[in-house]
Amino acid sequence: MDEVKQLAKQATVYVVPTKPFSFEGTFFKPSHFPSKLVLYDNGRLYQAIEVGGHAFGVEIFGSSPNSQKVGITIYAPKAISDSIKKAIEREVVTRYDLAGDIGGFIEEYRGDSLLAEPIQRWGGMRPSVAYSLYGFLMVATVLQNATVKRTVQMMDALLKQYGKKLIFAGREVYAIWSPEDMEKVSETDLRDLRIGYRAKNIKRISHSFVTKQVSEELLRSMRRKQDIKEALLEIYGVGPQSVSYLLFEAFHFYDALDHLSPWEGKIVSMLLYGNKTTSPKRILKDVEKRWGKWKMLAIHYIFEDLFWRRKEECIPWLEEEIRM
DNA sequence: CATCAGGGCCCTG
DNA sequence: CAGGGCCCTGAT
Repeated sequence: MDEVKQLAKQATVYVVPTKPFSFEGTFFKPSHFPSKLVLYDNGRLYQAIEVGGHAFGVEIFGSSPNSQKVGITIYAPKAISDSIKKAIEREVVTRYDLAGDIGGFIEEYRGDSLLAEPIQRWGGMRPSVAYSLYGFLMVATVLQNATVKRTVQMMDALLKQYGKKLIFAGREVYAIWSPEDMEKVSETDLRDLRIGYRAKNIKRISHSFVTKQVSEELLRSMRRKQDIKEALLEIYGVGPQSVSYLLFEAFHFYDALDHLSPWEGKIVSMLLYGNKTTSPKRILKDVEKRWGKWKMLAIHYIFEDLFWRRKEECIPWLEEEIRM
């Protein structure tokens, strides 16, 4: 519990993302739930990445204000091999969609009344997720049926007990436990962390990873959105809400929007129609017509821009929908 | 103090 | 396919 590891700098690699690209838009998501798994500080992102059963510290930065290169500094207890470096680089490229092709979207909608400003500020932003599939599902599990505050509390309790604290570059972030670690933990012990019925889901999801019934590798190799969706829905404790986040953020389907949760529905409704009451069904139809194959990316640009603005100015109707 | 719904999902009818 | 129940907490 509260296993701590001090890591030292071992290597820096660089990748060149496809254009157009926005570093901050891609690596910092104001709308994402805050956790000790990721730290964005002074234009740099700190997180753990697990490769070959080991957790490495990773620091990601834009190499210079105008260069489009992304630097990845890797921290570890001892020197690392080229294959580890490659694997971590690949993981960053995949999780942050650095090889994605969104040029068509920017071209087509830079004049769109709702997208012009977000594109001006964030043009080149990618849908991205800091976590592995397993990590994402753990987060999604504590997000269920809870307010953000309680979610943070549950995640902190879990990380304190089962996570690995990594110290590198003068910062601290946690690496999530592995599915195998969770196999050794009893449901009762988990429940003692006050996470309620979610204990069962965590156990079952972990087990399906250990038995290879679920494999991130395999899912990533699938081409069709529908196939991935069906495979994800088979996982116990994973429903339409988590899957729709995953299809967009982790699997980068820019049109992955056929489901709107009530709280998101209200926010999108307000942005599109100036009221909170338009039905999700109507919204989905209009969004399809307006942005077609880019519809979820469009919503993401508008959404992140809104959350970013929230830091600058007070948006009362939004505060009502975000219960911290 | 009691009641209730929450940034879902499963299960039942 | 609609709706109750789930753990626990903070808001009322």
